Amino acid sequence: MRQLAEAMEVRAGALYRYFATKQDLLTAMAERMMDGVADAAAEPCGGDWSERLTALARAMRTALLARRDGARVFAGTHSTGENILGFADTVVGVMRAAGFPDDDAARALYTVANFTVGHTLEEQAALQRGDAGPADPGVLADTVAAGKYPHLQAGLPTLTSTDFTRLFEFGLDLLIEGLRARR
Amino acid sequence: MRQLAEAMEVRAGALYRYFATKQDLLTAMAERMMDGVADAAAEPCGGDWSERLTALARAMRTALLARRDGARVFAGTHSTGENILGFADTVVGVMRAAGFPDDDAARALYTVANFTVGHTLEEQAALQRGDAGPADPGVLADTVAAGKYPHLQAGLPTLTSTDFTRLFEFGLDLLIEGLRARR
DNA sequence: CCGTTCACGTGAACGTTGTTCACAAATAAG
DNA sequence: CTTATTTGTGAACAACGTTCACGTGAACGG
Repeated sequence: MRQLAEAMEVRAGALYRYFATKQDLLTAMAERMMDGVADAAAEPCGGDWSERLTALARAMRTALLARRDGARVFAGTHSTGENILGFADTVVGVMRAAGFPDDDAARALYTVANFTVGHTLEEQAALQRGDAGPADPGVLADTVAAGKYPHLQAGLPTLTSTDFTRLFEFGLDLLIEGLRARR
Repeated sequence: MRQLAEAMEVRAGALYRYFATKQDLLTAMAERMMDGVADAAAEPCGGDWSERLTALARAMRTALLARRDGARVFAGTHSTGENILGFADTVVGVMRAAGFPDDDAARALYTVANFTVGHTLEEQAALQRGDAGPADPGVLADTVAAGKYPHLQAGLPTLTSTDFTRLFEFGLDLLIEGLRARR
């Protein structure tokens, strides 16, 4: 709060004229971060529901990545602002238009959102940590090379990869294909 | 730290003889939480890879749910202890044994783990908040009933449901089916 | 049996955090 | 011009993670 206040050339107490608590401020920030994310489904991106849902998830990840600790801020809030509700409505709308029943459409929203937040949380934690990849290559490589964990050794190149986008796309594709299997 | 110290009938400073920092303590707690989780794949739970992976994910969620803020603690750590590595190795092992290529096996681990953490994070946040369900029914219902967000209105019963287990199983099933589609 | 060593815990302090509140200054209204 | 109303100040509060000089008690070698 004091840091933000200083950047605004104001004292910390002044912020409490606009936000009752730090949580409220963070919630408002989360709302702002989601500005325009729902539009990702309106673009000329093909009428297919899977492409639209993919575009929405990508837009959400991009929005979270655009700010430092974006995912952590978002995960800690419970906003009912118009950006978040608009995004949610758009996602559920895409699924309903594709013929999914209402309850599956709702659950798909939560699943995609939870996965996206979970992934980006880990991604930003690793970036801030200065890791080369999702898992710290140094420590991990040594431990794994000792002989235990043979399967981790086999997957080591991928486990220590820096390509978070590829990892995200992999998980997202799994969800999409899983949804496709439900008709 | 002071609260924990009090519960141990000790002063806060004493804890720093055992953990250099609060983060280290939390990391050790995360390690402990994962104790025995990898065993979920060894039980007589059918030789099928999908059942084993399902059992592992469920065990992880259960372990996180067993402690207050378990998911938040876990998400904030970057442990290389034997429980976490053992769990990771087991998951990758199950996938490799099922015939998945090494890189897909590794990515499947991250995807399932990220989804599980993301979901449980939201679940515990809602529980602590005293919500009836994933979304606060009171505020949401009013906003939605106003006419905007027609799709949210359609999915409202599910969106405000308390059945987190069902929601988790839904997402997990999506991932499993997505993986099955990859052979 | 004594003196040294060492592991362990204390208590007080430091700097930082979110938050509150009586008060002053600036702005708008009547 | 006077009265409200809005906005920001500055000092304080309790709580937090963390540090450190110092006491204490047990273990151990001669």
